[in-house]
Amino acid sequence: MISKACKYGIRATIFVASKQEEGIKLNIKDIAREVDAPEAFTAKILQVLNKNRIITSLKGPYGGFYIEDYQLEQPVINIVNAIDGMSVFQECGLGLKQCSATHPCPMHDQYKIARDALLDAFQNTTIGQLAEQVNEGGSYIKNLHY
Amino acid sequence: MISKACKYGIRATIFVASKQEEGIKLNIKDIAREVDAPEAFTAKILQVLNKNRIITSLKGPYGGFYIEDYQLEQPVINIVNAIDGMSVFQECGLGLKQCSATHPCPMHDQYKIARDALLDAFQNTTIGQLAEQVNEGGSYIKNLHY
DNA sequence: TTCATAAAGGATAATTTTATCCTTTATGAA
DNA sequence: TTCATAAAGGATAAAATTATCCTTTATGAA
Repeated sequence: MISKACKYGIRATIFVASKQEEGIKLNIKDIAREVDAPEAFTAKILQVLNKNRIITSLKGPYGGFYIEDYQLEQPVINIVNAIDGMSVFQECGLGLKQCSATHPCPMHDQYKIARDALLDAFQNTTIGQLAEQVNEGGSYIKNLHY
Repeated sequence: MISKACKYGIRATIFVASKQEEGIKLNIKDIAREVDAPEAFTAKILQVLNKNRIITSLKGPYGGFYIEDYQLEQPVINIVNAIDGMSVFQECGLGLKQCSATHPCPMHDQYKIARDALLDAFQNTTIGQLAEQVNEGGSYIKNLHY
């Protein structure tokens, strides 16, 4: 449903956001390490995030990734949309190409409840809110060990 | 989240269940056609479903797939479990290997709501109920065209 | 017992997703 | 202007998922 790339992307974005107040720029290596994601793959994802203005990047020495004030206000769904697109929030639970109230699959109503709950979660949560939670120490974006 | 194999499997099971009253056995070809799934791939999935006693098969002429009374009472989650396993209902929305109330990701609570809604949908719906809906003509397991 | 039939099973191929590596480009301090 | 640095971009590789094909096995009617 949500791809690994997208989950890495959300974790990376939250990490970058969580460091905004420090006014520093973060490089790929540090980001990948702090969110337990493969470095080269994370680099590709950060590229997409920058192109979609989820985060901002600067090349060269003293460069790196950072997040701007307006970007903190973006809902997490913008990250999902940038990486996976919006199909997760529309697709049929049983894989039908068309599935709606007029041509529903037999699980349509029940599946829609779950799908809409997911939509709500991603739509009504901002990147800044998640970063704040992490900074307050109540939640994590990195695995314990492995 | 839910694999294509699993969605094909659910549609196929519902189709077989919807024909139970006719007392006929269905072959792979017909099942695949009626649920718009690739035939050879569907054959593999039906194998798994038979092994997990979701449906029943009989080899040879006059053989095919059918569903028994007790199997109609099984919740759809049994199909998901047979094909994809239960991880969908446990996994972290941001991909952390461990994510729980004690070591939560910053989206834990909101994601859990959606995930539990999905669990509820699959757990509290039986194969027989879905087949009935299809038989009543109110819902579909086949695409319109393509 | 033979034979046609239909699922089971094994081997493999195609596609998609995940992941890596290396070269190029931009940046800014010295 | 030079040079070290860090992201961007291109080309592949590895892994997982989806999909196909062919042989084997079981079944039951004739």
